[in-house]
Amino acid sequence: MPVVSIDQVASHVGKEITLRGWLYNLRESGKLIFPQFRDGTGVIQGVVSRTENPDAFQALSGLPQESSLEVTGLVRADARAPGGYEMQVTAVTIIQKITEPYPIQLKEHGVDFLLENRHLWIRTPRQAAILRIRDEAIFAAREYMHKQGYVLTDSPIFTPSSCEGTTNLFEVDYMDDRKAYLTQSGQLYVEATAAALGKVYCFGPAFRAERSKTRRHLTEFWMLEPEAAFARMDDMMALAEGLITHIIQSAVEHCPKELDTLKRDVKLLETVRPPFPRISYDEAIEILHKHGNPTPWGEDFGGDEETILSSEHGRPVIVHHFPSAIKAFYMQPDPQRPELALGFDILAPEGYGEIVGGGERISSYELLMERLRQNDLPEEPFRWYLDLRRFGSVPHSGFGLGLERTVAWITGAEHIREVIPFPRTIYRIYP
RNA sequence: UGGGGCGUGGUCCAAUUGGUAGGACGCUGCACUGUUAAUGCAGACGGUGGAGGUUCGAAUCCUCCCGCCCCAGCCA
Repeated sequence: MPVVSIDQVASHVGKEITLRGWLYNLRESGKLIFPQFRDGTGVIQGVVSRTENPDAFQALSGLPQESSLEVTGLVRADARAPGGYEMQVTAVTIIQKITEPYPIQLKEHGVDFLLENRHLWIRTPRQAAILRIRDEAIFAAREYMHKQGYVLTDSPIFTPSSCEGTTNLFEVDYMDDRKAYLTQSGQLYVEATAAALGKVYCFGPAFRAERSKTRRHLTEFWMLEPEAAFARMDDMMALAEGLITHIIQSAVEHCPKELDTLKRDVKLLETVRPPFPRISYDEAIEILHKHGNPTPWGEDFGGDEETILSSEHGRPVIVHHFPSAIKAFYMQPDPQRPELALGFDILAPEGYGEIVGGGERISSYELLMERLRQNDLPEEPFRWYLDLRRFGSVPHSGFGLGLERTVAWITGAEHIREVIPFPRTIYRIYP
C-alpha cells in the first residue's frame, strides 16, 4: 500500500492509501466515527463504520487525541468532509496510544500556557502553517539573493565586542577566563567579506539583551544582512524592495493553503509591488505634523509615528536621510548635509514596524576613528574593522532584514513569538 | 528601564465588591449511521501563586515577594 502524505490525497481519489501520523480529533456518532488525522502536511477526516469495519472501529473508538498511528483506507471526495476529501478507513495500526489527557485542547488557551507547551503547540494547524510560511520566506530570500549575485558568507556568533554599543549584549564565558559576546548583528563582518567577494550577505541569529517586552521583540531573532562594495544607499533601497517583494509574492504563490488556514487577507499582500514609497526624514516630519503628531525634527520615530507613515500606503514605506545623531556610528554622512546620515528604514504596513534598517557605511578611516571616539567605543576590538578603511577602502552599503517581523507581517500574526519555532523573550527561555 | 494590568481545579472563566468558592472544557461511562472545536444524559477527580497583616469572617482589603501580560523607550 503506498504511503501518501495528506497534502497529496487529492491525486489519490478512488485509491487505497496509507497515512502515517497522529489523531488530531475524534468525533463519535453512534455506529459511525469521524477520526481526523494529521501528518504535518495537513488534516484529513476519516470515516469508520462499526458494522462495516468493526476492527478499525474498535481500534479508533475512544482513542485519545495525538495518539500516533498508521491508517489505510480509500480516499474519496466528499463535500461533507472538512477540506473536501475523506478516507474510508479499512485498517488501523496504533503506534502509541496516549494514556493521559493531551495538554493542548481544541479550545482556547492563554498565552502563558501555550508558550509553556510550545513543543506541543506547534502541532496545531495554525502554528504549523506559520512555520511553513517561515520556511518559504527563508527559501525565497536566499533564492533572491543568490540570483542577484550575492554570496552567503555567514558572520560569527561569538564576537569579541559589540556592533552598535556595549549595552544589550549577552556576555558568555569563553576559554581561559576570557569573555565573548553573542552577536547582535553580522554587519561588521560582511563589510569585510564584501571587500573580499563584492556582493555578500549573512543570514543567522542575532541576540539582543534589550529589555523589550513588546509584540515586536525577541531576544534571539534571525536577520538577513546584505553588504555590497561600491553600492550606494539607493542601490540598497532597490535591493531591499526587490527582496521584500520576492519574499511576499513567493509566500502568496506557494502558501495559499497556509494563508487560508491563518485567514490572512491575501489582497493586502498581493499589492506589495515595487516601487515602495520613498519619504525623506524631513518629509516624514511634515507628514507627522499634518496628522497632528508633534514629533520635533531630530527625534526618532516610535510605533505611533511608524503607523502614521505607513498607513497611507498598502505597501512598505522607505524612510531615508535620518539625522546622524539618531543612527549608528558607522553611517556615512550625506555630503550635501552632513547632519544627515545616508541611512534608511523600511516600515511594514499594518503596524508590523521596522523590518529593514540600513544605508551606506563610513569608508574614511579618519571619520570612522572620530565616530568611535564620539561614541566612547574602544579602538582595540575594532582594529580589524578599521583595517578595512586602511587597505583599499571603497564606498559600500548594506542593510539588515528582520525575518520574524517580516513573517509576522505575512502571516498576520498577533505576536512575533508565534513565527519562530521556539521563541526567546525577556522572561522566557523554556522550552 | 519606566507606566498600567492580571494570577481561582489540568485548561478557559464566574463568584452580585468582606459572608457556604461555582460553571464549561477535558477525563470516565451510556446513547446516537454524516459529525464539522459533534450533541444529549450520568459520574468522578480537582483550585484561590507565596509569606505576613487587618477582620468574628478574606479569592475579595493592606504590605512584601514570585510569575506573566500589555504599552512606552531601544531596536530588526
